[in-house]
Amino acid sequence: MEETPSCRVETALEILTGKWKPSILLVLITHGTLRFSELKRQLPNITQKMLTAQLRELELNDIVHREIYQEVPPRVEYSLTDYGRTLIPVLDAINAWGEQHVLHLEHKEKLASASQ
Amino acid sequence: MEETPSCRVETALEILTGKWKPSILLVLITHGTLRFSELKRQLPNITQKMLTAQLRELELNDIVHREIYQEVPPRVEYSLTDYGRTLIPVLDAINAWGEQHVLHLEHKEKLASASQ
DNA sequence: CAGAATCCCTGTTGATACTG
DNA sequence: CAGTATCAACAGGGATTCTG
Repeated sequence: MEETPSCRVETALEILTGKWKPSILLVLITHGTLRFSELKRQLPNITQKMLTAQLRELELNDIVHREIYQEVPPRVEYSLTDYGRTLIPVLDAINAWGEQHVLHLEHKEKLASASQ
Repeated sequence: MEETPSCRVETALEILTGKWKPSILLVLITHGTLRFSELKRQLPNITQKMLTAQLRELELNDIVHREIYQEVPPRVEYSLTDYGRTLIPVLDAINAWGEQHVLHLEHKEKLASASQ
C-alpha cells in the first residue's frame, strides 16, 4: 500500500473483498433489511463465524447498519446504510466488466478449439 | 460463487485482487511498457516470486501482454493488452469511491472526537 | 436467535538460494 | 536478466462447541 500512495483502489477493494462480502452485499441490495438468520439462509455455505465477522467489518466501514431489538428471542436486523448504497454503482461497474469478461473467455475458448 | 449465479462481481474481483495486482496494473497504466526489472523497481516490496506469479495470472486473463526478446542478457517486456485497458474505467470507478471513502472516514473521525 | 470462543487446517506470502 | 525451486511463516477460513 505504501508503494502507491496516490491510489485508493486498494482502499476500496479492502472493503469489497473477503470471500463473502460481495455475496452479502448482493443479498442486502436485493432483499433490503434482513435478520441474521435470514441472511444466513441466503448464503447456504457460509458459517456463522464468517457471516458475523464480515458483517462487523462492513459495519465498521459504515456500509451496513446493524439494528438490535431488545427482545427474547433476540432479533438483529441488517441493512445497507445510505452511505453503503453509494457502492452500488461501483459494484454495477465491476459486475458489468465481469459479465463481458465471461463472454471474452468464451470467445477465446472458441478460437482456441477452432485452431486445433 | 454458486450461491449467486447471476452475479459476476466476484469474477471480476478475482482478476483485480491478489495482494499486488492493483499496484502492478497501476504501474503498467502509468508507465506503459516495462521490463521485469523496471516493474520490480517500481514495486519495492514485492518479491520476484510474487511479481512473476501475479504477472502470469494477469497474462492468463489477457490483461497483460508478455513479450520475450531472444537476447543475451534476456529481456522481457510487460504491457497492458487492449483488452486489459477495458479495466481502466473500472479501476477509475473503484479508485474514485476509495478516495471519497477516505474523506468519509476523516469526517467520521472528526465527529467522533468532537462528541467526546 | 444471534452470536462468541476454540481449535485446526490449508492456501497464500515471504525469504533465500539456484539457473538458463 | 528473468526467472524457478524450496522451505518456513502466517493469516484466512472452516468445524465445532458454548452462551446470554
